[in-house]
Amino acid sequence: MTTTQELTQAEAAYVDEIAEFFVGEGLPLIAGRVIGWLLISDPPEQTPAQLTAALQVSRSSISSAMRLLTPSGLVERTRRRGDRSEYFRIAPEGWSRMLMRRYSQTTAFREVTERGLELLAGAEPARRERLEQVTDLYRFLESELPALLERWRSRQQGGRP
Amino acid sequence: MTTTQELTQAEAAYVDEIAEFFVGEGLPLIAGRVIGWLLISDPPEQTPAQLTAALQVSRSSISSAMRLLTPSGLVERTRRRGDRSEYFRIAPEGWSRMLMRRYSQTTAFREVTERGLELLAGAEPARRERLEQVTDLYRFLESELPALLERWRSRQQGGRP
DNA sequence: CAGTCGTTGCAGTAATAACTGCAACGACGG
DNA sequence: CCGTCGTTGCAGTTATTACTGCAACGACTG
Repeated sequence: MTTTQELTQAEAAYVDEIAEFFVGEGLPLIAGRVIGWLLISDPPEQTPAQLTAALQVSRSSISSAMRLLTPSGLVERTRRRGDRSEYFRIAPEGWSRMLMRRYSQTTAFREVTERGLELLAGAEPARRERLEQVTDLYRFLESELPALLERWRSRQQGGRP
Repeated sequence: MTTTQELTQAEAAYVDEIAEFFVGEGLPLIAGRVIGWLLISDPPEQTPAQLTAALQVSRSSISSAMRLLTPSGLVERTRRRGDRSEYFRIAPEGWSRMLMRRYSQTTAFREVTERGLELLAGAEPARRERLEQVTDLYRFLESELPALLERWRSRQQGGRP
């Protein structure tokens, strides 16, 4: 049986604080709350049923939220052996995975600006200058950001062979 | 007099391509189009009137878009001496300024996760672990990202005392 | 096979947001 | 002082989206 978990006032407030942040990032409210709760929930792994109980929302909403959150790599599904139910949790590598993904649109944008330079192929240099500058910047980021995250990841597991 | 500027089909398509990208980032469509057009417009500086003509939108929308775009530092207002009208353009330092601003929410988020650790002050280490990990990551980024951008900026103007 | 659990799709509602068009305002140049 | 230009606020329209509740489905357990 699943013990229906009640959030304390402080916990609920904190979950909303986290949610508010991700809403600002473009996520729907419930998805933000899921992240918030998964960050502080007492068992770090939570079944969909537990999430609906804790956050007081419909099962559909939880399901939609997970469909939204898992592709980014922040939240992942786990199963326990001998347990049919599914668990969700914040992936240990979730944050860096999420950032990796976000940084990958750096590449997407650079491709767009390069296409702009093709469009202005015949134009005077002065007109092309803006696109050239931003292309340069994004190329720079594209080469540096993955290395940055890699540096962090190796520092995290540092010393472990 | 303001020459009413017609965008070629290719230009309009490219403006929309850029706009689509920024819509994905959460910007309204028109603001995205303004960025797109300011990236390739023949005079890089454009008056509000020129923008309404080029993008075929109401003056209100242009005004709102500028109110939205200028605080981030991407777009800036310029004036020419002896010319009462106002010009907008992509700021030369606009992109790095915009990224600076975006990175600053790294700090905001770290503060939220730290507040979470206060909330879980009495909890077992296993429960605090998630928040500790993400706090560590964001502290790392917080220290590295500004340096990264600074490196680019100095590389841009390299050699100039 | 019966029961449970999670997913998915759909209809309906409510809230939000973008955009337009209009009107009023202030600043400035001729 | 008149005309132009940009800004701002507001009403109204339209489109989008989040969320709920329900129903159907498949997978798996006991």
